[in-house]
Amino acid sequence: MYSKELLKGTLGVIILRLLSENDRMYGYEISQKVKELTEGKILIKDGSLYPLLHKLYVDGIVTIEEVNIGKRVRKYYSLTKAGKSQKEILMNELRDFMDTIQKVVFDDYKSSPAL
Amino acid sequence: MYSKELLKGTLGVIILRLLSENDRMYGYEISQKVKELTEGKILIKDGSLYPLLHKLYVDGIVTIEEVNIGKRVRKYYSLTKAGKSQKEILMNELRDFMDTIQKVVFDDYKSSPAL
DNA sequence: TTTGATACATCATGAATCTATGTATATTTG
DNA sequence: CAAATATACATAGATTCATGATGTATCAAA
Repeated sequence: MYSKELLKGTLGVIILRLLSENDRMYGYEISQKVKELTEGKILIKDGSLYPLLHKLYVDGIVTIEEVNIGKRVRKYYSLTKAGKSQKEILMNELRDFMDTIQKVVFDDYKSSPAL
Repeated sequence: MYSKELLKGTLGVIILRLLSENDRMYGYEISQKVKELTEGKILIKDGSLYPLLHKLYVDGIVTIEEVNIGKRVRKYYSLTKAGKSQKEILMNELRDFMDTIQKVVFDDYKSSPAL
């Protein structure tokens, strides 16, 4: 598990990305999928996930569909139109950010020619 | 300028990396260098930089060398031995983290074969 | 002489995540 | 069958890192 600070600002994009690939998922399913895709390196905590999903709903990024599974209620989340464009925006920002970090932390800037 | 949350956990690595390339730098110089290297995309604020540098000193990651420039005092920071290994650790963690984010946010995991 | 750059610093605030805790049902295992 | 584990949701308080606002002071340029 990574230093939790590295994760800040990325959980939202991760969730939006998963929802854009699956068109509907419930909370627990999302956390399991992230765990699986990252080989246990990113473990979303309940205390992070549910408040965030709720905020996404309030902000009009996702819709909620409640489904009864036996006696339990399961909440399925889907991206709204606004959610889909928000996903694009956040992915672009993250992409750009990672490119910048690559340059400033990993590239050998000393021997590179001026742009 | 990026959403400040994306930056969390990365400022330290950025500074350690710069110090490892330059063997001594002062605060203002660091912020200017980051601005230059990132084309203004990452602007370290005074309120982030100086407390962080001070913490690095307290933690034994850097040493401080005060130099008088005219009537002003300039504080040069250099990595200690502990600082150099800390830099390695943090860079490795960040590298691994970025690879993981790449997988979960950007890669086309649906059509990729099982590992 | 006044504006902007250089150079340091502190304190209160804010945003995102985590820990701890809670409630329930369902499934697997001993 | 009992107990442990997995499924599934949720909230409240604590933590942490970066920011905004503010402050001091010197120096160069317009």
